Amino acid sequence: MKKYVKILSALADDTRLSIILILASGERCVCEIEDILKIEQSRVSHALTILKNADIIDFKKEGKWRIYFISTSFKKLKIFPAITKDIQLNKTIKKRLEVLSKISRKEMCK
Amino acid sequence: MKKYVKILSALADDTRLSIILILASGERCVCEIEDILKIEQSRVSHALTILKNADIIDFKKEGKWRIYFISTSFKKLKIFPAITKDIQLNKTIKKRLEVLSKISRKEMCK
DNA sequence: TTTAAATATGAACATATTAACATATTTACA
DNA sequence: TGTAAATATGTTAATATGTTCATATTTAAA
Repeated sequence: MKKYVKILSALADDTRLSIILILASGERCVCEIEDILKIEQSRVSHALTILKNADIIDFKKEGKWRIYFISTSFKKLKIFPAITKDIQLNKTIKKRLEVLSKISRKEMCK
Repeated sequence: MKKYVKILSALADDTRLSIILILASGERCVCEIEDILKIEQSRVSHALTILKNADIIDFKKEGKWRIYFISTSFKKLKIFPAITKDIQLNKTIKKRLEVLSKISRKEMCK
């Protein structure tokens, strides 16, 4: 229960909820999220830390990048698919996500 | 999206999440919730106001009681059944809820 | 038509959260 | 080995939130 409240608190924010929807479509490094949401780096980073502390996301290191993804524990919760069905990213962000999906990370983040 | 963040914020609290789980098992008046959670009246009332403002719950008047229940709009969201599957009320509260279910409101609230 | 029960509301306080900025850390590569 | 890119962290100020207490409102019933 306490843990679940922490999860809900972490989700209860525009930026963080958008990040979850982005990661639901596939793993991303920080600068990709930055580019999709068009918000400053430290804000993305802080948002990721909060989501990580709530065990909603996790990351792996790959070269100079940190690749974030939805954690296995969060994937097990019913709330994860529920959220992705209940809401959608706004159109502008969705479009940027689609464009970005066609570019390799190496090209993108430089 | 903005609306959904409001819903998540409303849910992201121990008291309010407990109330949702209680109401998921059936409608309740304020004093019943008070008795189940063993917290003071104004706190229950404030919690209900926040849930109501997020359109998660609604109420009807019945004599001197206000009977609160899960709103039809919230029932339509996938997050509602998801939450009830992901978490459970703590045992003490659950027990009180069961006991209370056998008493009529008229007897209970006096 | 007053009283008591059920409930809501408002103010005050302590605490938590957020955004923005500056700075630190880590890693690849010239 | 020094530099730039990617990312994290710390700090501060503004704002929001949760709890408690006191008070107000509504309704039923005596």
